[in-house]
Amino acid sequence: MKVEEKGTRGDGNQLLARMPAALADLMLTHLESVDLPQGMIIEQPDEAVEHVYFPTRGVISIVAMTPEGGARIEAGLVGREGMSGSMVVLGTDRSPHQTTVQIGGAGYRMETARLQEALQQDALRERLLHYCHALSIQTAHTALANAKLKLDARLARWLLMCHDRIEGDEVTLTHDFLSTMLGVRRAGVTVSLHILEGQGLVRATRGLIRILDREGLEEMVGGCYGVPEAEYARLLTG
Amino acid sequence: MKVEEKGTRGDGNQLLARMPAALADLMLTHLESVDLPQGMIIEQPDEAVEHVYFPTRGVISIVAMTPEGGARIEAGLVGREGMSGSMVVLGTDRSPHQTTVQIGGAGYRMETARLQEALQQDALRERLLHYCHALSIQTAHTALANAKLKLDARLARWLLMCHDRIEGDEVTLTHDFLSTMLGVRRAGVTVSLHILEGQGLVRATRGLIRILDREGLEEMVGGCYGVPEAEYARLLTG
DNA sequence: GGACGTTTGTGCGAGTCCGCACGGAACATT
DNA sequence: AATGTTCCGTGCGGACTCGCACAAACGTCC
Repeated sequence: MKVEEKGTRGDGNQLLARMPAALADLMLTHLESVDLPQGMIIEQPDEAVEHVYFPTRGVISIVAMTPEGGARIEAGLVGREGMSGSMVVLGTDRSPHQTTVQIGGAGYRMETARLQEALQQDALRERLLHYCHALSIQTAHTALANAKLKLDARLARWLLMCHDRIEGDEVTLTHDFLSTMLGVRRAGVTVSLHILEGQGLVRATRGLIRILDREGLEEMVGGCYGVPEAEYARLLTG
Repeated sequence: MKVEEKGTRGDGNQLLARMPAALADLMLTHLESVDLPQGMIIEQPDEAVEHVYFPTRGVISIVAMTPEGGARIEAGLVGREGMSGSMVVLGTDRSPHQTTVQIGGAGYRMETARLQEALQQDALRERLLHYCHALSIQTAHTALANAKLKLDARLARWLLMCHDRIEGDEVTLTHDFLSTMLGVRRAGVTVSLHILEGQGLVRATRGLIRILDREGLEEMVGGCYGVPEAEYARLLTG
């Protein structure tokens, strides 16, 4: 079960890959291959997490919410570049957020206790803390986007972030799902998608969005895309 | 220069207080007392931070921005319950955010390198990582508030968070400052403040806002206030 | 006490998004 | 083929915030 053995692009989780061999071995003994079906709830607010997940395919969504769940918004997006359960790296086993599988896929998981042990290793801890840093930058820029961007641009930003985390150019999601992530009306997503389609940036059909023009999308988002990605690259790539 | 020696409520930084004596001693040898004048820039985007700050009075603001600075929004608020330079705790010496002193005060500072050394101590690292966790929850809920709340409520939330971090009930800030933090027009802040005043929740005069009714403010914000505060209390208080 | 800069109050038209609501289209099941 | 379910398209009035612009109030410095 070597994480990086399959040859095609993007196989394996990028946090687990690029790790010193000794560490990789340590991790591998505790990693378990799992399926990540769409809709699976990975973490519930204020409940101890039993496993942390390292996706290799699919996208996981971290959702901030009020205690009663009256308001919900996506605060973080995780794909094969990251992991769920960042709070474990930060020394606690629960958080007030909910974490779900947004786009089905697969990955590895590890018992929380095993990760806590492995975090004794300085090199591993450093790498995962760097990821927590990148994730917090992502959240901050989501706050920025929520405050300053129009719905079209926020949608474009979300599609870009999602595109970074999948293989190919097709996102299989309904407008309804997207509206929850962005915290807007479903109908608003429909209209905004039409705008993006009108610009030739995407092509949407029932339950599926195909990204046609990444650069066009980036242009539409302006400076609100790219900062978290650059920070991730600085600390965790290469 | 003992951190907690002054007798009045709230003196001292709460991250530094409540620390095992051995750790406190370790820290104290490296802490330096400093003034935090309003407007002081503590961290610049993508520049190495030289010191981390532990306020005892005043409020520090972490601002997420686009690379050109075209869009800015407050992503985090830090008072005597916290520290600047969380990215150092997460293993890097820079971030794309800007950090400034929003309300003047005072505190302690420490050279980044000294903190990096001190973080070898498990107990200190754990405590500061817990703080990073609480801070990231705060940022996530700012994203939530930016997406879902009306301006009045966002303003009320900001005032509550600020009130938690100061002594007394008076916030000395202009509408213009507030508008930058909330990412809205200055005139919008003026109008929203009138609404809060109309409800008897605050009293505003030139450059000063007095909080009259905390509970009323909390009610106005709904569930979007309190979650990060509870998480902080769970991990770092008592 | 007059001049200046800062801060606050107010107004107006325009744009965005909301809540609600309904019709139609695509797919699944039987 | 018929039925039910999910998903998407569209419309309308209203609420909120924007951008712009100007006037009034306050404080400071000569």
